[in-house]
Amino acid sequence: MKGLTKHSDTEWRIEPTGAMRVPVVIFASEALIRDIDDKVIEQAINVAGLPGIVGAAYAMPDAHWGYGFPIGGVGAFDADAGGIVSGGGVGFDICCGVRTLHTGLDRAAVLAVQKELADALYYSVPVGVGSTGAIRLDHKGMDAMLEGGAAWAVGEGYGRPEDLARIEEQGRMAGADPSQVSDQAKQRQQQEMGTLGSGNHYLEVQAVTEIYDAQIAAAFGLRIDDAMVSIHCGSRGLGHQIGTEYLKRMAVAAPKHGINLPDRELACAPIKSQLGQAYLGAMRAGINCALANRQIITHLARRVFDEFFGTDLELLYDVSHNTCKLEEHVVDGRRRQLYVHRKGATRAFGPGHPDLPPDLRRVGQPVLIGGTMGTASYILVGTEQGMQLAFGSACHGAGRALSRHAATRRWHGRAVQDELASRGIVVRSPSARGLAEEAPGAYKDVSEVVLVAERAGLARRVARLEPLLCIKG
DNA sequence: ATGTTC
Repeated sequence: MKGLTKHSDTEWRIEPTGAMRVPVVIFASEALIRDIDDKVIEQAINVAGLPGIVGAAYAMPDAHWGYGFPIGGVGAFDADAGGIVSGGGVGFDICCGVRTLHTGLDRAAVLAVQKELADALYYSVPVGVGSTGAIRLDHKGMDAMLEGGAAWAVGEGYGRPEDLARIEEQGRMAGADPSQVSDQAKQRQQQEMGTLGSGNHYLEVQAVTEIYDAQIAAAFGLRIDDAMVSIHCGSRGLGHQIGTEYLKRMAVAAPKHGINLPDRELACAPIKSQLGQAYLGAMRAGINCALANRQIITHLARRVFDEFFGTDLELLYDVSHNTCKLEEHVVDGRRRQLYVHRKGATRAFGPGHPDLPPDLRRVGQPVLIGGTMGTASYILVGTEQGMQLAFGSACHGAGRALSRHAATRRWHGRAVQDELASRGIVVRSPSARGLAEEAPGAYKDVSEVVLVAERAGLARRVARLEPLLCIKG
């Protein structure tokens, strides 16, 4: 592959040529790099040429082709060096992320009512394209939600204040500017709070099947056979509308900003421009929307678990993999304030980071990696080394190996569902096509992905979880 | 990902 040199068993590099300002660094094994789409490399090279980029353009082991930036991509930019912010570097589903909760139950308790529980969750959590929830937000309520995130949701009665400590940004992203979010984006979201959406989004009940690090698992409260709930979703129609509108505006304004785009999809604006600031304000509002959404879905799931078992769900952690955030990082021995884009890349802060909850600060951040309906999910922990390698970032999931279209040609949704049922995994979904698109075979091997992430030093494995039931968009 | 083709 062009210019790709092997740096170690898990790291591949392309040194800067042409318009590249920094190298490209890809974290992958021999097997993963062999199968990686050439477009991922092209896109990473394009990112490496953007103004103000610091360090390198990174691709995680689950990287695949995305809009402009690769999914599984990380890029950090310095505002004082002409750095940019890019809608394509965040992705359309702003603040898509994963939240995992303890049920206090074991696998056997869930299996005893597996189908009934799946049905109850399926009827309680709205799911699918265009699904709507019971909540209606008026103008004032919408702006309060966009400013307050999960903290707003708790104030509205969805969950408890102690949940907030276990959410990135303590449940509320500062600097959100609802006035930079269009009426159309707000309108699309009016009835979509507390809905899961479609695609790879899900609500799963999982069992812990393996512990890799006993000490950290204990700190995270994880034991073999524990039943956990994981919720994977984002900012629904609002985030998508923000992404669509700002990408268009950034592409139009690029010449004015003196930015020459090798690919229109890389549309971006200087951080220190009116448009860049407007996007950051809108994108942060999108982050709050996703945080509030996961908080409300948690409330809906809690009601079901209370009804079935008389038990509560306790939040382990909530972390996003589609954001751009201003963070302090040490680069060549110097502290710098950088705007870190993570698109399909999970924040993975190491031990001691001030942004971690006090009771986990000594241990490191839980890094929640969602697998497919038929494979494992993983909980990793952020490391000191990972802070240096890719600004405290890791993979976000298995990563697609086949396009959605290719997957629908190869699989039938109901057959996928039957096959999973025969393996003891109960799946509920409104969309047969969605199930075909999400067939486990359409993804890379998530176990290989997280093993490579660990060997590369990005994060360390703590526990493996396997699905018992899955509510799927 | 997405009122799955403004």
